[in-house]
Amino acid sequence: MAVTIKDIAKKVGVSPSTVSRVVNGNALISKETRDKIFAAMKEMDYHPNSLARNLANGSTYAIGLVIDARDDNTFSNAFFNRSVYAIETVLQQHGYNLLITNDREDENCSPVEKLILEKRVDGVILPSSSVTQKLINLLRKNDFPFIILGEPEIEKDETSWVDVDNLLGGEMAVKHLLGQGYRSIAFILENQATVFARNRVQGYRKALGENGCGVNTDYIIDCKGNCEAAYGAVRELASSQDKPEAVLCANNVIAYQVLRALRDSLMSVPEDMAVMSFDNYPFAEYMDPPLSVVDVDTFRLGEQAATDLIKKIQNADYENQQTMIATELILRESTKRKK
Amino acid sequence: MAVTIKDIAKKVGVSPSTVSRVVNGNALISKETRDKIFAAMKEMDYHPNSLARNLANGSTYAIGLVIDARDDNTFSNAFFNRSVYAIETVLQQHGYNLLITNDREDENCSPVEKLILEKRVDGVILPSSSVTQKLINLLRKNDFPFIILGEPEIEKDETSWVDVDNLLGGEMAVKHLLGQGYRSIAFILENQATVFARNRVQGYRKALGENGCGVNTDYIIDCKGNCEAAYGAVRELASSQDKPEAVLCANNVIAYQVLRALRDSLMSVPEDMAVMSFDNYPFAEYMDPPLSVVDVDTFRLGEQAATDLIKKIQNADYENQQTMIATELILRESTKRKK
DNA sequence: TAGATTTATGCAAACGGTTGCATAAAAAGA
DNA sequence: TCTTTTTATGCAACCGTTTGCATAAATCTA
Repeated sequence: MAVTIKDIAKKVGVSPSTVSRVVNGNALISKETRDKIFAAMKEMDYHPNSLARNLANGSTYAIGLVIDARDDNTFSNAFFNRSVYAIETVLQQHGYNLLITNDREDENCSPVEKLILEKRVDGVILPSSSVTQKLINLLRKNDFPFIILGEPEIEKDETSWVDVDNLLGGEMAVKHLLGQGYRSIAFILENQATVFARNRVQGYRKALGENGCGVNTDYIIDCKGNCEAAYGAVRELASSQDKPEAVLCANNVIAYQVLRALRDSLMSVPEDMAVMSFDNYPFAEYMDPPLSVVDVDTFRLGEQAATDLIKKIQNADYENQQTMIATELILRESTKRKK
Repeated sequence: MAVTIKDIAKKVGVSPSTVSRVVNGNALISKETRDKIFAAMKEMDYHPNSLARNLANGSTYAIGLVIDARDDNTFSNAFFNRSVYAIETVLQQHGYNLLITNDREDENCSPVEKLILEKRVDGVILPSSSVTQKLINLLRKNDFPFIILGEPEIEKDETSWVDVDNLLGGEMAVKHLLGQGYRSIAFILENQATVFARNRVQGYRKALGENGCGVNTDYIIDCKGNCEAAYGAVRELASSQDKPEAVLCANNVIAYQVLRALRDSLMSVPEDMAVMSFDNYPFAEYMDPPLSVVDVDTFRLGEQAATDLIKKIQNADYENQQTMIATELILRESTKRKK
């Protein structure tokens, strides 16, 4: 068996409590004993058992990050990864561990519920897609600290969450395009049913409105989940007499389809039509032409979530807070100024 | 405070041990008491406290997955993500939790060492890039079960690891190209210093050798970590009189650069030169032309690692085992049969 | 120098479970 | 009917720490 606090105590000739106090940096222990205990700990290679410690402290020093397994995308989403990395970094700085769990449907008790009920973690970070009323109620009932990643569909004012400022993103993109001289702008999105898509559209409309441009609803194209449909939509758009001067894409797959459609329509970018996209994925700069994109500091997203959660854990009456991470533009060839 | 085993015991009028036995499915309890206890548990919404349980059992029911933070790629690597997902899935099936930690350098005690020494987890899965002799020694000294993800540089015969069969991958790719009628094949790789690159080259050489083709060492091009260098290399290759008929790329960035270089050299793919790549990334099928790739079932990779680790945990003298996950070919336009 | 403080340490009860051993009651065997 | 066996349960120690309270020793105060 591993060496315990009692072994150290015996070796030095003090009580376990004294050793415990030294381990925890209690000031009341004389320098002399402290030194002896430290020496013994080093010699016997003592390391406190986290389970015992946590049981006594009533804390796990772990937090759970929930991944929505139904969303095949999430885990393979480079975007999300930076956030996870940030979360782990912050937690580690505060002495917490990161526990990852998939949110699978389960008859009686889902893995997430288990985490909470069996007190395996001190708090959870959950994606807005797994926020259900049932889960929220459970969390509240157990006084369980939690932070939502992404603006939730429900309880948005009564929960803490962190999201990308998608409205701002849509707005910035459109303003940039207008500033470059493009007067009519289409927006091709993945699925209008999501909160973030709606927010982006709102930003798009806002920017157009502020510049006195009307919104042509024909220019808002919803792929309804099938991003490859963007190809057909753009081919059609390209052959109409009333084509937009620029197109904004909700993600990289759409952007790729748009570029392909324009090439096949013998239109050049940005001369015949400018293209801009959300999601700064690694390939954006390799595209032909390199794509201007709305970027998001996803590290900050995770960092903010983790920091907020730790504050909540350490201070029970920390107030709910909603944070938007500002978007940034990365400008490349695909939106060069219109001549 | 939460309801404990004692509360249930009191309510039903039995001892805590009886409740414990019911919770753990001990057969010796009469159906009558069992039913009463279950009823009470439901009524009082009892859930065993994992910390207490684990302390008593001397087990954490968690395993640690180490991520190499120095490798900026890993976390954003879609490839790796599927493995993580697989690992989590297997662990969950066995009642284990997944704890993720970054392997940061640290003066005295790295996060990974801490995990082990403080017994926060029952075993670890580590990337070959964080396998050091020091860590191996620590693991051995503590009888700590571990599995390595990727063939390690050291101790490869005395440890358990799971890796992609890169030799086979190189071999399959070359055999496919030869079968399609391409007689001379270049191989552009990221960095020959890595084990997996060396294995791929070995497979490449093997396939050429078996087909009686000599290996032209000028055709093995090492980008030395800078994948964008592939562009220049291919432009040069394209203008030489002795150009290969096909080129195999070690990853998607190289493949992208190669396609770009060929396009800029006014060569068409596959007519003038076939292109094939490792790494089936989502964009491979959208490339122009769609890329043939060597694919790997990364889910299986993680699954195997997790399964092996659990076996090791549950059976201390489970023997070391090295598993190679077979590669598969996904054939698209870029390697169409040469006319 | 006696009493009040301060400093340093130990005792023992928690934290919430598990489990070997003892034992009472019930069932089976002779 | 009296053992023997089986079945069902309780007792108490244990897992490795933490911590409130008690207390002895050392230092200070008047």
